[in-house]
Parts: sequence; C-alpha cells; structure tokens
Amino acid sequence: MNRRRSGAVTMHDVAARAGVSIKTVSNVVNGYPYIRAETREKVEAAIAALGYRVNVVARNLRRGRTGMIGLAVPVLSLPYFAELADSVIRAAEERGLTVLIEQTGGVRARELEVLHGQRRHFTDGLIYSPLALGPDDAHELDGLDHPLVLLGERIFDAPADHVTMSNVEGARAATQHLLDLGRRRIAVVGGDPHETVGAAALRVQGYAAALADNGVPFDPALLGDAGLWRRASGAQSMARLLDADLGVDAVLGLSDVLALGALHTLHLRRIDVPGRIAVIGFDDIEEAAFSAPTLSTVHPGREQIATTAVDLLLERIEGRDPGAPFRRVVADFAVVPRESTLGRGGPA
Amino acid sequence: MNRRRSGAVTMHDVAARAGVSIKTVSNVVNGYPYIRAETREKVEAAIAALGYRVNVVARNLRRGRTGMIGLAVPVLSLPYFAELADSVIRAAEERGLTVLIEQTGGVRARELEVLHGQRRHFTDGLIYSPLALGPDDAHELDGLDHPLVLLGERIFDAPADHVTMSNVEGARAATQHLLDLGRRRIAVVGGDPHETVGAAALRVQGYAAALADNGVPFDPALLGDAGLWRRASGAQSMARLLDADLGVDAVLGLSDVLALGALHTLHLRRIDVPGRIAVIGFDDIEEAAFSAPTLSTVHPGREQIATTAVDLLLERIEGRDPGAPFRRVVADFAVVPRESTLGRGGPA
DNA sequence: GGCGAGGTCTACAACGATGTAGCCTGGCCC
DNA sequence: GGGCCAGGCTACATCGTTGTAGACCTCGCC
Repeated sequence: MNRRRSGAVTMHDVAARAGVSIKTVSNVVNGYPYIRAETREKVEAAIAALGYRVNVVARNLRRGRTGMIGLAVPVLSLPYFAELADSVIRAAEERGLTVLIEQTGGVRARELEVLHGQRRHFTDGLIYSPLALGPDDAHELDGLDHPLVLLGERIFDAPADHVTMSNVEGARAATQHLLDLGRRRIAVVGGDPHETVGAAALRVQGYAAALADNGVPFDPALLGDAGLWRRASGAQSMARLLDADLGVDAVLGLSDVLALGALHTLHLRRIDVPGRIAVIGFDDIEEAAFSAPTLSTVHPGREQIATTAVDLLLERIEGRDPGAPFRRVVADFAVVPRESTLGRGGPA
Repeated sequence: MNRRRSGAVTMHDVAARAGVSIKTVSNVVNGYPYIRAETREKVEAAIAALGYRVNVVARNLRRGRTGMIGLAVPVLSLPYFAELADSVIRAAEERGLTVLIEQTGGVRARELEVLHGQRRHFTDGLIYSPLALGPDDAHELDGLDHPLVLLGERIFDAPADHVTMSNVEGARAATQHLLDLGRRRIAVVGGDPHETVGAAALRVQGYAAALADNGVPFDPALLGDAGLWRRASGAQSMARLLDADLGVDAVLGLSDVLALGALHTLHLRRIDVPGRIAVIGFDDIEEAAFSAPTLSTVHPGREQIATTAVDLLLERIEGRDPGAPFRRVVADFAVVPRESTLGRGGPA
C-alpha cells in the first residue's frame, strides 16, 4: 500500500525532469555554492514546474533537527497563556522556528508526560511552564535528552535555563501602590496561606514585604484562597472575603483574571471601586485595559520573557557552548495604575 | 557528523538487547498479534530497561501520516480564537491527534502561505479559519494535496468541508432580543456598511432581517465600522457612534471583544448600561460572563464547531469515502441574556 | 506420510532527504 | 609533463521505522 499523497513531488521527480542527480537537486535547494548557473536554473525550473516542496519530515529524520520547539502551558483559554503563546510563536517565527503548543491542564501527570512523550521527537527543545510540579520535582528535568527552558516559579535549582517574572518585587510594588493610596486592610485574592511555592507564594511574599516596609500588620485572614486562577474562583474568593467582614479596603489579585473575578463580585454587590475598595492585578493582559473599571496591574514583561526563552532555547539547541552554566533571567516589570486604584481621575 | 542525540535509543538497541530482530520490536510496539508471550516480554523488558520511545519522525516518514493536524487562526491573543484553539486541541487529543497552531495575523499573504507551506508536511490535514481571503479565493483551496476543513464565513462554495456558525440567525435573534426590550435605535459596532462578505456582513444581514421583521427602519448611519475586531476598535467605533448623536438606545457588537470595547467607552462616558443603552455581543467568550455589567451575547457553539471540524477532517484523512460530497455543518446557537441587556434584575 | 493452515519470526527494501567520498575536467605551477 | 587544486557533479550509505514476502516450525487431517 503506502500510496503517496496525490501530487506529492519528490526530489526524484525534480531530478528526472532536470536531468541531474537527486543530490544536485538537494544541493540547489540547500544553497550549496559549487553549481553552474545553468544547472541551477534547470533545477529551479523543474522545481517551479512541478511545484516541488522539500519534505520536512524526511529532512528532519536525516538531519536530526526539526526546527520545531514545544511550548507546554496549562491552558490557552487563560488569557495570560494565550498572550504568552502568541508572543512565543512570534519570537520563534522571527528565528525560523515553529512552535508546537501542548496544554497540560495544569495536571501533574500530563506535565510529566510532556517531558518525555512522543512529541519530543517532533521538537528540538521545550519551553516548559509547569503548574502542578513543585521544587521536589527538579530532578524530573534531569537527564532529559533535549534542551529545556523553564518558565514560572514552581521549580528552582533545576538543571535548566530559567526565565521568571519579578514576582516578589512586582507584588511588593503593587502593594506599595495600594499603601501609598492610604489603604491598610489589603486582601489578597488567590493567596492560599498554605501555599509555599510558586508564583502565588512569591507574590504573597512581596505583599508581606511591602506591609512590613510600611509598618502595617500582616493578617493571614486577609489571604483569600482561590484554587485555580480563573475568573470564577477569583469571584468566589472575593465573596468569601467580603462575607468575613474584615474591613477590606483594597485587594491584590495574584493574577489579572483573579482580580477581574474579584471586580465582578464587587460589581454584583455594588461596592464602589476604588472608592471603597481599590483593586490591582498582576499580568497586564489586554482585557485589564478595558474592564470597568479599568484594572490596575503589574506588567510582567511578557514579550521579554517570550523572546528570552526562545533565545536561550535556541542557544542550547545549537549547542554553541554545551557546557555553559544554566542561566536565570528575571524579566523587568512595571506597575500600571488604572481606574481600579486611581479612580476616574486617573488615566482614561 | 550527525551525532545522535545523547540517549536516543533506537529499535536497533532494543532488538540487540532482547535478542530478536528489529522488525519483531516493531511488531511488539505496534501490537501485531502473532508473537509468543515470552518474546513479547523480552522485548518489553528491553524497552523498559533502555527507556525506548519510538521515533515518530521516522515512523511518519515511513507511514506517510504524522498524526498532527494544523489549525490556522488569525491570532491567539483574541479570546475567541484562544478558546477555539483550546477546544480543537482537546477534541484532537481525544482522537489521538496533535494540533499544530499557526497564526496568520489575518494577513492575506500568510493565509495563502499556510495552505502550501512547509508545515503542511508536518500535518495530515488543516483546519483553516481565514480572515483576509474572500469568496474570489475559493479556487485557492482547489487541488490541495491535503484534506482541509474550512471555518468561518469568508469563503463559500469551496471544495472543502465547512463548519460555520449561525451568523444570520444568531444576529437576528440577538437583535430581536433588543427589540423585545423596546429598543429601536440599535447601532452595530463592527458593522462596516461596505463589507459584503464574512461574518460581519452575515451578522449585519441578520440584524437587518430582525429590524424588518419588526417594522423598524434600517439606518445605515447606525453601522459603526471597526476595522480589526479588537477591544480598542470596538471602543473607538462606539465613541464615533455616540459623537454622531444618533439617539442610539442599543448596541449589537458583532463580536464580544467589540462589545466589550463598546462597554468600555460607555463606562468612560458614564452612560448607563442597559438603562440608556443596552449591549449584546456575539461569541460568548468566558470574559463576557464577568464583565461589568456582564455581557449578553450569542453562544455560537464553539465546542460543537471544534469537535465537528476535527471529526470531518479525520474522516477525510482516513479517506473512508474519498469521493464523499463536501459537507456544510452549521453549529447551534443560543442567545445568552445577561446584565448588559436585562440589567441587575436579570441573571446574576 | 504428505499437505495445508496457521503461528512466529526475519531479511530486505522502502519512505525522502542529506553527509561523505570520490570522480572528472581544466587550469596552473614547477 | 606530472602534480595539485578547485569547481561541478554523482553514487552510495544512512537517518529509524514499517510493509512485503517468505522462511521455518508445528499441528491436524486425509
């Protein structure tokens, strides 16, 4: 069996039509310099006439490189990851790479599988953003037979290049922004007090640091657990905080969707933002600039993270310096104040 | 040269360790039945011991199938497409397929390139959602050497299976919903009067039909052009409509992000929604359920579109009935009323 | 005792490209 | 005139798998 796809033209066909060897076609296609102009033209004419395209699958098998990199993220339906994927795809494209996206759902088993699974044969390397793995899993990244760039804050000290956000400093600055506005009872939506690792823990750490800087007591009751970082869980967390009657006058959402969920609850309860409660998020997704009120947030340097991750991965793939020590890059951040903290008087 | 990736184990290695031929290893891996239990165990033990994984690139070359399908969308940073991609990936995964996402940016040249480009060798078929192509480009889908399922409303009568939304009926029902609330001056955000094809034109058509059904005059001045379907353009379009002082009492956003952009402008201008102006969108992205006010919209059957598209494509790939006529599937829709039309009295 | 029908396994060629080695021609130098 | 080099091209093996054909064995049955 094994019929060829109708219309699939191979180098063989081109070679036959141009009256040269198959290798000469390969040489033309790959820009090998020592070919007479006349020969090159014949081959190019044959390629054009037959509509030939090199078969990348065959080329990959032979070359041992695919030109594809993997990007493992929890879910694309979360705007932060969708926007990150967008940025990674663009950055990769500029460097001649194709991106294969894998959704892990934030499920441990899938996150582990992605590291070794079949699809790794399709890719030259992996940009890896785990959510379920923790510091104890650092060894899972050991002895992989492909380069890997780690994103996020679940695992440190892994044998891999690592690109992170300024979680602590970003959250600290966001909290400082709220404190500067005179707020003192600042709740944290998504701040599970038992969480000790990951972005959540680091951002809470930044939050606590800012409180300490300003002599404001840290009250664990103000940490509102949210489970998954979705709008619905942010909304629920906010509702529980309000129900607990803690005198909250500001909210730090550990991500924008959590903050937007919180805004939703505040909206339903007709609580004035920022009049009674000011809200700030983290991630600066596009949606934040258009919500009502517009959402103050921390811009985490998403573009920078994407391009850096692709660059680091590409360096490893090309093996320029195989023994190079693993690098850790922390992206720049910026607090972006909008209506949800400044009110209408602030930026449009 | 061509060093093997460190640790890359092949069937050869497994065969040597198990003391069988390489083909027997292949047979075990592929579940060929006529193998003695003892042999199978030896092979499986060797596989486990060496950590062998089949090389999908080589398998693809030999089989002529890759198990990957392409999904070409304009941009992932638009929530509708991110959520669609999420659904397509899940549907594909359930059927044992991997999805390779390609962003065209809605740029004509990239949309054409995607049809023939190198990456088609990586995929067995393509789910194709063009934005820049029009009806005159139907022939571009002719004579492709891979199966293709078309999404969207840019091209009809193309030689391909086609999955669409209920654009006309959905917009008609949405408009009817506004009319039922007593609104008569219904503006359309994103409704370029010169646009004659695509989702925009069809939705405007449904809008016009609903007006006609109710004896409400159609006023072209109420069509607010928006260019790209992004929040910012929706906001600008809304601003222009307000500035024109047309007595607008309702807005049909041709997509949710356009409607959310419109809501943003209304929020900035402190215009009561739905008190003075009611707003409804189209797409039912997750964000719509959490905006302030929550956004009424048309649920377009995104899941159904994704699973149907994958199923149709898979049928073509497997070539069960190569001559089967091209099918056209229209997904079910539903109007989802929320606060932006019903007000606070409506659903939470 | 011979024969057909499985069952079990293997050798070989192929998928479509590229790396390596080597052939041939011509020109140049000593 | 022999040796050498560069340019231009080709043959062949190879990447890791799977399809095909067939070898060999055992069994059951006429």
